[in-house]
Amino acid sequence: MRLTEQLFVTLREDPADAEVRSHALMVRAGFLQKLSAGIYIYGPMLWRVLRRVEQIVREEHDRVGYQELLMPALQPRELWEESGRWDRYVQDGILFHFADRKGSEVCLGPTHEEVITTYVKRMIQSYKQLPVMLYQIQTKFRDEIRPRFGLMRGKEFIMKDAYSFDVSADDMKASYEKMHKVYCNVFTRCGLRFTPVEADSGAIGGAGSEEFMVDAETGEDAIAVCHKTGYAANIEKAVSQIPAPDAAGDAVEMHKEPTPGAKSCEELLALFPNLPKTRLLKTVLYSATYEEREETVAVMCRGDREVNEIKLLNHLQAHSLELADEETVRSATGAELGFAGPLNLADGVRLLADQSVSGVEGFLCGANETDAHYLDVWFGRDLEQPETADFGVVQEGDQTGDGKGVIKITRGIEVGHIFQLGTKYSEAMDATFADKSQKVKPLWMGCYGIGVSRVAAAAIEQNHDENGMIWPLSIAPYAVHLVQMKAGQEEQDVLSQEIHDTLQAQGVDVLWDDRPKVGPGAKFKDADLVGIPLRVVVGRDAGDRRVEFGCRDGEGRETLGVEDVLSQILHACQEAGRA
RNA sequence: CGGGGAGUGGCGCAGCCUGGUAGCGCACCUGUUUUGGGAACAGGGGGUCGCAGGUUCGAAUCCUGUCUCCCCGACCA
Repeated sequence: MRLTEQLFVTLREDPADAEVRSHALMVRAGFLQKLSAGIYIYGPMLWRVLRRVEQIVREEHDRVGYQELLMPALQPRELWEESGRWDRYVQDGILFHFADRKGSEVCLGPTHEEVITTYVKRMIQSYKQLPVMLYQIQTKFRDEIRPRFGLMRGKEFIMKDAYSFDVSADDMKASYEKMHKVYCNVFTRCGLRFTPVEADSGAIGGAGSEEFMVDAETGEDAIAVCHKTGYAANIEKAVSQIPAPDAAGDAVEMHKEPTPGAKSCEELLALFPNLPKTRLLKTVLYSATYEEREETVAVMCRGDREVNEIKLLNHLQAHSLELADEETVRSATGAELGFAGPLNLADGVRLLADQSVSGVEGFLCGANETDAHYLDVWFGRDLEQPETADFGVVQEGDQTGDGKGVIKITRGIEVGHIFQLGTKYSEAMDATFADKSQKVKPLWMGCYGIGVSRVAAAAIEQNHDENGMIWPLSIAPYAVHLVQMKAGQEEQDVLSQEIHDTLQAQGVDVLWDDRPKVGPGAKFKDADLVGIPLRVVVGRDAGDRRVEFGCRDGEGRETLGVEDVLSQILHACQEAGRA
């Protein structure tokens, strides 16, 4: 493709509203243009990348027996009432929904469990038809609380979603494991460095789930890993053995201490300089929302630890959970913010404790009275230890759950998530099959998503330098960037044309910078920005049929004969599966 | 949703405080020279200053409202 025959505009400066590199670089290179917050136009170059990613996804799914289909983005409310997710998604505000001209409510699909279950239940009657494995690649719509970072988190994005249907839990697990391998293959082929981690399944539901995290400092997710034991989990899900608390002092009687204005751990520790942080127990109040009711929940937690709201939410089996507002705190504690404690809470407040409080003796806690805390409080003596479970956030330096390693916290970009759904949707929506003995049973489902557009962004986050993007060969918009120094100079024209035509004929796509009146500096800068991995420079040695050949990452740049270069390129492309 | 910041040619910005005919760099167009790391010169085109009201002889600038975008937060009492 001649550059002069395509729309090619690059910017010299970063756009003012781009925070992360992938976003800024894609905009500068003309790959991406914002239409509105979280809504983007994918330019021709980016579309080539996305189609490459899609192609890899298709090949890896097809290879293990998945069939591609396409479901509608527009979905009727009734379907979501059947699964019971309408109210929750509307409440969360994530669902784009509206009424059609007849007043029937519809939504733009944020995911497709309901639709696929409907489709499959009409198709499947017998165990003989199972397993069934389907997938689609399609635009998803989610009214994100805060879209950001360009393609990383948009209101509209391209997703591959796959679904498996099996006769039993064991078969479902086998399908899940199969998909685990598919995902590893996909992301490896896309040139990404990634880590599969244990995950919380969130609003999708189901038992087991894993996320595929692209290792990147700018990732939105924190993950707990241990290289020694191989443990890896999203921080939302991660468990650990926490360091033991400091020893208690003398078993003196519990007594009230004046703590005027001391609302935070730091302020309290300043007032009690001899008190170790592990003997300060904070009490955090939450408002939990259930299907039919709300509840105020107080959670005790050691001063050096934090409450993991996801674990708490799951334990409570609540719809949603948020930090209690000031008014709720006042009525639950009878005090201003900052003095909540386990003693004398208002009736109806549910008291829980994180496991970190176990074994803490003679602690300091809020008195539920403004400007006062209790000191030297003991469980068993001054109050019973409340219902205790793991509601804590894992911290760097904790021991792994098995005690054999140490946790490190890193960050990642979630590009894939796989779930064992079980029978959650099939039971709710009556998707059943007849087994060998004519017994009607619900289908065992799995669902599996890849953020196709996010994969492109993640690839840039992981592969770029100060000059621009560096695409992995497998998903690059073009395999080869042919940079012609002087367009119009006959020897260069002829040789460039030959290189271009030869490669194209072999199935290697070439972007040919044939722009006249553009200096070499500008051409190199643009080539660096766009980040096509293989580069051929046709310049002063064109008459000798010699060109410069190198990689975008700067490795091994040298001047060679054309035939040699062509064969090296073909070889590299074949290896990357793109010729 | 709470807090902060910003809207001025396609992009990045100045001007606003102290009202008086809108400016710079990049990009773009024409011409000449130039061509291995963002070329030089000359000439040129393009902006109802987010939108709506108001104050004023006069508003990018002051006031009110509104929309949009970005960042932080939804964090422990």
